[in-house]
Amino acid sequence: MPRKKVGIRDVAEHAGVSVTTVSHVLNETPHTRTSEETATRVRAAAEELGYRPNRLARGLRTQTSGMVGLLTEEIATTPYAGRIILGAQERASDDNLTLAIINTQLSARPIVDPAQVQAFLDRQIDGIIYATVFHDVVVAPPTLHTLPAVLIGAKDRDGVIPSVVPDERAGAASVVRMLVQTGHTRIGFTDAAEDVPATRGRLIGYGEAMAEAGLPTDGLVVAGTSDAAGGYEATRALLAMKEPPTAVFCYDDRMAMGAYRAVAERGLRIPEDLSIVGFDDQAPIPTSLFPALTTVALPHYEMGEWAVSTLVDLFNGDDASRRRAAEPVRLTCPLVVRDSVAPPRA
Amino acid sequence: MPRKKVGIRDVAEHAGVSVTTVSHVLNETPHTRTSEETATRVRAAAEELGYRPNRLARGLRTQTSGMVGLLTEEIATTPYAGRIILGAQERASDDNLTLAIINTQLSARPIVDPAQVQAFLDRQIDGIIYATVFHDVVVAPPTLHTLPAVLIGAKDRDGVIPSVVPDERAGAASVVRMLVQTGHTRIGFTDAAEDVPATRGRLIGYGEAMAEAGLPTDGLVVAGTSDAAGGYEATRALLAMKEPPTAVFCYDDRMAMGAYRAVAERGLRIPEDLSIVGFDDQAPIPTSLFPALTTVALPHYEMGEWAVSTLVDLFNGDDASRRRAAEPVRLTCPLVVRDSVAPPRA
DNA sequence: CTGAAAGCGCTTACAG
DNA sequence: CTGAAAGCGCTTACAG
Repeated sequence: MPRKKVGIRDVAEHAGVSVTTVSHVLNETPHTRTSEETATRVRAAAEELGYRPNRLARGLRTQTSGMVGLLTEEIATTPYAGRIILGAQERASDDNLTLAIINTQLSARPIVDPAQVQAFLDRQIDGIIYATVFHDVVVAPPTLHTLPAVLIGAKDRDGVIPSVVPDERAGAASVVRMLVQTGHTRIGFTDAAEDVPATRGRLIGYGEAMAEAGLPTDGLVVAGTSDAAGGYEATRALLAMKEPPTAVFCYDDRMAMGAYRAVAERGLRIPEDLSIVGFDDQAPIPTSLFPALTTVALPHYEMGEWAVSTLVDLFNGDDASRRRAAEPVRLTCPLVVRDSVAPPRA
Repeated sequence: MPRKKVGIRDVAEHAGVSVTTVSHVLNETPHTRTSEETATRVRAAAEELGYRPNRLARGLRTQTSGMVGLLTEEIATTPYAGRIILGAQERASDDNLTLAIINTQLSARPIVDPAQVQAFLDRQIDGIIYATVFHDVVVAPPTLHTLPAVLIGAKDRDGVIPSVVPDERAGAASVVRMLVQTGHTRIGFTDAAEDVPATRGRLIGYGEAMAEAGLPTDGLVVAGTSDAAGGYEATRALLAMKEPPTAVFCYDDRMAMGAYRAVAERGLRIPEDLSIVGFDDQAPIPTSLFPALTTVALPHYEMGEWAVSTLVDLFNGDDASRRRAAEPVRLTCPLVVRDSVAPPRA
């Protein structure tokens, strides 16, 4: 039983002032002086009546809805979307913004349902986040040029929409470097046979760290599908070498899952006989494996946060990020150390 | 560069009619007759100008925002939230509703940040979905009694808010029945040592199907933590029996992951030597295991859909669901058949 | 320091 | 069949 809604007029009457004054004191309008006495009375009245300004009305008047829309590819199939949403939502509520969500079809060439986007625009959304996780470059739907927008996971072909991506290369390099520092000199890489930014970045990072350490990579890179079966096959191939690696960097955690099986079948132990590391920190794999998998996390939460922060900058007319939009911002992929790495056997 | 917004007045001028008429024809207001000629002219004008009604303005006038809010526990930690959101969002857009999201803290006694809920209310949200995945009964925050609301994953203590939960019991019974039909007579259950609705439901379902078939369960139920380690230990215990089971039903897919390891260590093969089934269909486990795991899926997408549908009924004054709110609606958990089940050895 | 009034973009009795 | 006008609940020049 919702009792009668109390509006600004009720507060004004109760405090014996005009609605103008109520608005000024409650919003702390700059350049407006109100006697402390009046202000106190107004605040007390608002409090007593449980007054809450109607955001719709305010939005209509100020031409700003306080909503940001998140357009995300197949949130259901990617386990990551949740963390992006979480990061975006928490950052949004810091600024009193509300996050609205629309799902889009996942496809090679991302398709955005125009009707869905229109629904956002009809609601006078202040800014839009377009999150895609599989592409290099995306040509943004034209509507995105119509209002403040940012991209997650892909860079804008036209270099005008700010974007953020995980720093796959640096993440891969860091985990391989860690393996090197642990004493490994023969480090295999189970690559994924797909041509996406993640595969290229991780392969380059691996090569970079190996080169840095003056270590050979010949014959140590074997490709497979990016799932457990692919990791299993690739790891078997690696273990079958005349001089097998003492550590294997798997393109992703699913491949690492297959690697564990290959190792077990061979009667070897992790990490005593072979160290394994993955990438993605994809729950629940790393902690469900035994021993728990050392891996590299994707900064999904942080990308969600970044997206809203950048939108807020844009709202405030801070165009710095837009000027840098030609190159995506790369966020660190932190190393998550667990139990699957040890020094090689002496 | 957004060109000047076109409003209803622009359409009216362009068509040479009043805004009243424009509103009537575009909304197809009932009981309002407009000459087909005028209507055509109006539609043409709207089309030509690319007119889109401002939902904020309409909302202010009609006292209905067309938004539904989803309050969800730790979307990041539960891999399921994504599918709930997806189901809710797709169902919402069928009715031209927009889904807004707020995350809440996960805790034994669910805490909803009142400020966050207030943000929803300030936006004049039409209805609210409160999704929780770990509780039996929840005492809904008082604000939920203030507007149309539904619960996902828990029933309302006061029996006034409609709710939906997975039919854990029936799901468990169905997978065990399938094992029985495949010829198994000794079927173990690795139970989870937690007291939540899911553990009780699955255990009961197991018992029910076994009783139905006149099969013994004594000694066949062993509890562990609800993760891979727990499944590993429990399965080892089961395999160590004098007369071990020929099939094991694991409380969840993570436990099944541990079960696979225990089986492999013993030099046994799945499904030839032992059949294994899980529960949850938690990506990416079932398809990353070899052989792929037969399991039972949780109807997250469907619960999200149900939530919005029920809200829409409530908006329309259809109180049927509210009258039934004393008992939660139970949605089917479908069997997902993959490769981990075979008849027992002769 | 305070308030009357216009206006954001719609919908909806009401009148003609 | 069509339109003038009020009003949803706010904010914001502007005046005093």
